[in-house]
Amino acid sequence: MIAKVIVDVPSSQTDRLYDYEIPEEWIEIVQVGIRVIVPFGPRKIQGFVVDIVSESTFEKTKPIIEVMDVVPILTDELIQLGEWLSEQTLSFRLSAYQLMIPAALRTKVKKEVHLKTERQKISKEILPLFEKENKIPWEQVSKNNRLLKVIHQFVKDGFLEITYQVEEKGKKKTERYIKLASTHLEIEDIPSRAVKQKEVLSYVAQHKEPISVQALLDATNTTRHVLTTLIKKGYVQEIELEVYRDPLAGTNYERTEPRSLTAKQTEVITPIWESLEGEAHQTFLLHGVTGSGKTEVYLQSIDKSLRAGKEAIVLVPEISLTPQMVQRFKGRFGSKVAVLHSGLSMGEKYDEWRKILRKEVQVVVGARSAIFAPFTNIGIIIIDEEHETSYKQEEHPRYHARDVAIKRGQYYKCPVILGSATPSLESYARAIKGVYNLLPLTERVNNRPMPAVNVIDMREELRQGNRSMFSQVLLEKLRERIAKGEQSVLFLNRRGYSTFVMCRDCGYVATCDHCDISLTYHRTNHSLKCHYCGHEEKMPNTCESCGSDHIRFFGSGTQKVEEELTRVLPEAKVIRMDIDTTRRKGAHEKLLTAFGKGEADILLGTQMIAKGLDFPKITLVGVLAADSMLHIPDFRSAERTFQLMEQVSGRAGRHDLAGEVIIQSYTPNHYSIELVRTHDYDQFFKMEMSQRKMGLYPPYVFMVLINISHVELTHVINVSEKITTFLKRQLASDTVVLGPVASPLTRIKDRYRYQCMIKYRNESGLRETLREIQQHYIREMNQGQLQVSIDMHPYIFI
DNA sequence: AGCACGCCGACT
DNA sequence: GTCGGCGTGCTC
Repeated sequence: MIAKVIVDVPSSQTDRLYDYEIPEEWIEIVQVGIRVIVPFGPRKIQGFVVDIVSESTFEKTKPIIEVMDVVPILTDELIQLGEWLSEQTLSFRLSAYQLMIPAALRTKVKKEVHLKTERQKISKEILPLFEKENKIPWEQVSKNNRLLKVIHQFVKDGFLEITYQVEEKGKKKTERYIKLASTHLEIEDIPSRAVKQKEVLSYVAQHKEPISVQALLDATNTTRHVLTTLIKKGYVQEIELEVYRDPLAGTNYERTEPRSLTAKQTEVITPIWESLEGEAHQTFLLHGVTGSGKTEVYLQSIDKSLRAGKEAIVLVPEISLTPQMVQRFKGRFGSKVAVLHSGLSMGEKYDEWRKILRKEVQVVVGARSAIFAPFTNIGIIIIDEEHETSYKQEEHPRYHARDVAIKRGQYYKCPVILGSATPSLESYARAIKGVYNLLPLTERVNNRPMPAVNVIDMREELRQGNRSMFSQVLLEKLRERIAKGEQSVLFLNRRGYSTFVMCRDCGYVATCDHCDISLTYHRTNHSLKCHYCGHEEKMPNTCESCGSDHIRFFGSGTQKVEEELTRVLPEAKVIRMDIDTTRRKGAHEKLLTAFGKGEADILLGTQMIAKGLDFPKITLVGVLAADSMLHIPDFRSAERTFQLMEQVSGRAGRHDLAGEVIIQSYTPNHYSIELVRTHDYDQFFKMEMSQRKMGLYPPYVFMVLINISHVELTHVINVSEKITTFLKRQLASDTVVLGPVASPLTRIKDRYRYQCMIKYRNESGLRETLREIQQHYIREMNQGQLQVSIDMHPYIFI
């Protein structure tokens, strides 16, 4: 029998199936979906078995060396899905499969040199290497060419051997447990004076299951000594048992019961349940305003799925995967829930994933990659905040979780729910066209009003002589809240202290040496940072260009706002949340908990506070610079502005106290800002669609972005031009090929970046054409200088 | 990605 | 002559 294997070598030349002989004794063991170790040239490497056939068309197949899994780690469905995914995203099949397994299972191959003979036969030159052991790691000799030569000679002579050890990165965690020994000794045999021994033994005897050492010692209030004696005497034995790392250890979840649904909720849940029960796949777009009770619809739909003996996947954006969010699912479904997100350690992720594989849980709540959860009987897939761009992976394979969800939904004939208060234009357009089933949920539960939104014209403020970043109204409202003991949230989509640093005399702006971007001043360590490559330098005292000391800061980031706040509102206690204050593990939660406990009056932050925050005392939300996103050269900037403003507004007045929103803007009449006032999504959709139609942007067309980068500017331009010309020749006449143009960020990390863009409606041969481009530049890309990356349906254009 | 093979310039 | 530089092509 022959196993078709995808080998663990990420390159386009090896992105195909390799045939390996299944040794007679493993015919029963080798199955589709397991990992194996196979010989590959002179090396041995890992591979995924994706098919088993009776014979190979290849002449000399080598046998499989080792089997890595007893149970398949990829289901047939996932293997198919990976093939589809690699075709869709133009990436390697291997990369697709690696997405589906936890990092802990990714193997590292350790290369070693082994001594195979008596030391006397080895030359003096390399003898010292084997002083301690008969093997040394390859890294110890790989840098030394002289040594390599000698080693190669000895390998030829058979005195040394080069071996490849395949190791998994993650380990299963084990703990020591105590159970009764199989040799039945009677408790009466213990001398009566050994009171503690008797006590411990009877405790063990009372419990059927093995008990962890620590638990036993705690329960019997004794020390390790007594236990050791019992083990020595042969009454009990110590065993190692595999345990799960519990990322949520110590947290207790309050059980919640299904709430009775409102009439509106019932109306939207009915078709979902019908799809579930009828096993008829459908994609639903649940358009529910903030506070309309979308989550309860999710929960009861999941419950329905579980009752039908099926599983559920729930995706939420990474940043909103807060304990608050997890709590809602754990509260309802308890231990049936696994949680997957980037905050977990590699081991924790591995454990959560194994619970899914072993069917110990039926619900998974996680960020983007949780869409690949290895369930085999999915009853429902939910994507919350479906408009979030974080569902698109921005590195290869550049997939969108929404597409994967629908693909899996079709396979399992189950409903897929896309939920959002501000759906992406693409999804809403599809819903209107009838491709998705639109489920509007336009009223808030208990008829709570949407927060009142007040847009402040900052030009007017300026005219009245207010040059600060807080409008009169905002300041007044902030003071009011502090006086009343209520809380406020201030939002600014920019971290650091200032956006750029300029010399007043000559106009010189400090820029990064490696990127074409101005540096941001960070007050905390008095330095200038590049937000793209991480480069950091000391803040100069004089202008680098003219030597003047009139260096000034322009624009403001969260750090500056924080400083300003303490100046104008000295009585306010402020918590700042941005990447800089939340980088440390757990910092995010700590700051939120502090705010929740009322330890601060104002929460000041970037993007990350726009979602999921739900504190009863927040009654004021202020957006300091609503335009900051609007003027980014990206066709989605208006959409993002509207979504963000709506999202942020949703933080206010979620409970008994009414909420209020202040939006400061220099372009208050732009529809993306003005329509937030009335929370009018439909109107926004209409306006934005007409813009998209005029500019020929999605959802009217599909896009492909090709990024080309190289250290040499002339070469980038050259390659980009060739690619564009090729595309124009190959593609349909109604397809638009734009470029090549310099990327908005022309240089990052010393590499020049150009791009070509494709806008198309129908293009059957597109993927083949793009594959040809990839194929054509393989050589040059392998050599390391050139990068050509293709992004289907891009979200980031810089 | 590695690794071997093979073809040219520079040195014992 | 040979050592070692890197370009080229293969891995079931």
